[in-house]
Amino acid sequence: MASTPPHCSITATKPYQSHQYPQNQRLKSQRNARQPNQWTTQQVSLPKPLPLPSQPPRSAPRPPLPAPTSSFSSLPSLPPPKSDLVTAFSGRRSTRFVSKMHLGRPKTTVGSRHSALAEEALHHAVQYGKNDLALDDVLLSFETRLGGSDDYTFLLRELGNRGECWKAIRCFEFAVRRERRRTEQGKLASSMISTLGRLGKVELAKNVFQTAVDDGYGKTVYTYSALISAYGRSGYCEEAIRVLESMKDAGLKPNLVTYNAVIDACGKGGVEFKRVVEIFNEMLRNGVQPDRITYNSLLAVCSRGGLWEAAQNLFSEMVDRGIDQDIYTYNTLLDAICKGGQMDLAYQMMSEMPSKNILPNVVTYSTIIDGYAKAGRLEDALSLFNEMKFLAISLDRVLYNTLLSLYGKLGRFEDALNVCKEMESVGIAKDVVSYNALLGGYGKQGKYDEVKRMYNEMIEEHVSPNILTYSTLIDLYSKGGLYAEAMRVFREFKHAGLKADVVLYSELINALCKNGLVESALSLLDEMTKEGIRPNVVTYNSIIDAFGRSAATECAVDAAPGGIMLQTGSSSTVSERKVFEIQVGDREDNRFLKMFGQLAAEKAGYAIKDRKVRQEILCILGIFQKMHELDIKPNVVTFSAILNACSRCNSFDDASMLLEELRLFDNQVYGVAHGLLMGYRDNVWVKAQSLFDEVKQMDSSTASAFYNALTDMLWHFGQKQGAQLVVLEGKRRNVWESAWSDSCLDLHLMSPGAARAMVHAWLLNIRTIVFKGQQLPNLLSILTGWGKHSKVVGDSTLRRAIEALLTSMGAPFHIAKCNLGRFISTGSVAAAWLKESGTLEVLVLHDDRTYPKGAHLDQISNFQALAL
DNA sequence: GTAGGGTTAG
Repeated sequence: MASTPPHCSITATKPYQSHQYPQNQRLKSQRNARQPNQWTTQQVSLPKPLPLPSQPPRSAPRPPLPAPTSSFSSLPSLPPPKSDLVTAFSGRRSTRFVSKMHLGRPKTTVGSRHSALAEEALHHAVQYGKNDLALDDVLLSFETRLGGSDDYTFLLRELGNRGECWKAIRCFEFAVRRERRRTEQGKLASSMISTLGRLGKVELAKNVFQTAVDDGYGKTVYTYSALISAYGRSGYCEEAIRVLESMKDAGLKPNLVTYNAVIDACGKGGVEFKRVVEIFNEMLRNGVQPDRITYNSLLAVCSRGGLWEAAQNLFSEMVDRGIDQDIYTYNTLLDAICKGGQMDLAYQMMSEMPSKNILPNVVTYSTIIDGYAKAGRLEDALSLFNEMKFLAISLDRVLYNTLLSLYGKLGRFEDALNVCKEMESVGIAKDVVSYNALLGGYGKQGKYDEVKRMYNEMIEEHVSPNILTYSTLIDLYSKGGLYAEAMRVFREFKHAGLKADVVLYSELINALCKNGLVESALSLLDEMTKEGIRPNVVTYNSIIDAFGRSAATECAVDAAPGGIMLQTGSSSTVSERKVFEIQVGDREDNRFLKMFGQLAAEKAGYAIKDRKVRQEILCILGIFQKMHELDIKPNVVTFSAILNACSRCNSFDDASMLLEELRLFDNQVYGVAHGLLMGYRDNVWVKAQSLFDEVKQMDSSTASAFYNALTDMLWHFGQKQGAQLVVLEGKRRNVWESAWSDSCLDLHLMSPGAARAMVHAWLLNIRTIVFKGQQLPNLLSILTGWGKHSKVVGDSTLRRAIEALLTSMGAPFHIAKCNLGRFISTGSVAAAWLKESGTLEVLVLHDDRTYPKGAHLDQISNFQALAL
């Protein structure tokens, strides 16, 4: 193909970055665990002086643009100026790749050319082949009567489908021995490899392949393709790609099936879309025309990353190329769109399917229902489920599990139990996914007795817990503060011989961080990297969030070699470390258990609270630098975590310096935050608007977390007018989905800073009503809720903050008798207060930092324009 | 050689 092929359009409109550590790499690094790698060597533990001035300039604010002589001037290259907030957050949330194996879908032998005798031999092999010898007897007794390799292929495939792996291998070896023709031996080898691949026995598959190559019958496109597929199913995408290369080295030409298998492997293994497109381009260069399955597999790559726009491009490219779509195409495309958070678009696409003569099936519905559930649109999810029932589409295991998860999220346990009953009645036993969903649901509602009951039932039913079960349990117990339970689960997890992964580590790290044990969290981070598990953005976000929360004594960050260290005032950490390094064997158990033991013992876990609190948010700079080195892209949660850390810090200079330094990484995001903090609103408001536009594309909880963090930070540092502008902007964009009417202000989704700024704006608005001579409603209410959105159930920080604010203003609101989270006033009393001469002065907010054009009247007209 | 479900950060 000399001319530019149409495939050029396959470019992700947004770069997808995967921070995951595919299993093959993980295994590889396990294998090389003794060799120092970039990870472990960078995790230095020698304290070095702070690279930042310990006494930041306290006088004049810095100019808007950072000086080139910053501590990061040695950065090899700066990240692109465009922020990646949306990219990083619109995609799939899961960062766990390989726990879900793509195994067990049996290859049908319908249409196989086997003889009737092969079926008989199969039954004998299943029934009588109890051991090697007995199986050999069966095979020998059929040897003369069985046809060629077709019969043996059938036999070993079917044995594989029945999970009789060793019998399949024995049968294969038997067949190869009696077969003289190389091509036939090759056929046997490729079906054996494919069968083992389906069973997830990838090492065995590789052995079969190697033997076949060594013995001279394995060098075929089919065996190579089968091996690629086997690697793919188990998530070993790098290996799959390597096999493709070695195949070319061996002088074989990959065909359509080979390329499709490689692309499929890439999708399952989480290879970046861009890289898969390169393979696709290579395929085209080699004159191999893609087919429907190629595109379906490419769509699956997009779906994994939530690249819904790229998926749409692929879809139209299929149409352009005259390649028909099928139900797989639609379901995979829909999955990509759902994972990209575009639920309305997904629903619309699904509605268009019948006109293309492709009817939505149970997979389509479970995809969209789950998409709605993940987007928090639980009612939409349920109504789609009803639609599906109405259409008499029968439910399967996955849909039942989707429902269980949905009802669990809603706390509708009766419905969940009914689903369980229905599953039982139709003969679908609960599997590990069902139990995990139930455990998670009960756990989120704090029903720990039910959690225990479910777990016991699971064990009694011989459903083995997997890493997700343990993850779920550890997380829910940690969140509930039941650290002793979390420890017990962790012990069981170790006992089960499972290897911790990035999610499990991140949960543990988060639990430590939430309790201020940032040192322990960092040492776990160190631990996991030594284990060859790559932290991801979630891990780092937890750690960033810990700063300012903790009471660690002293923190030193070494940005140059990339290490993050905390130097503690006490020597205990140092000696602790030494002890652990000696006990290499059970080091990790001890660590986890010790840390969690600390939490369990102290319950609330403020282990080191009386130590001198120092401003440690500058450590974040080091973390950020580290993330940059590791190519882990910060996202909007990182941003929110940093701002929240700033809000916990009492030094304006430290906060402004941090934000200013961070502008070197992302000038848009941190430029806005820094500018607003400094009061340079005129300079940054346009940039802020485009940032807000980006945030608007995210789901509501992400967006509100962003606005909450930003306003909190501004409020905390006295930039109250700025905070109010941001909050009104958020209100204008419906970020909080809360009520703002003349009679009621609902603050329950807001942070204390945002809520306070909002109260001012709302009261000013009510005041204009009064001054226009209009009647106020009889009753005015301000709702703060019960801290439902707070991580701490029943936390009433917001209520207390609002109470204090109203009191300080002298506002005539009081707590409603029946609802502690509601402040009320009659309209007439409020109106009288608003008319008082001093009230306006109390309501109008001022910035602590100078704002060149600041004026009360400006502000009033501003907020009126925004609020009304 | 192709699709959907379970977990972590705010």
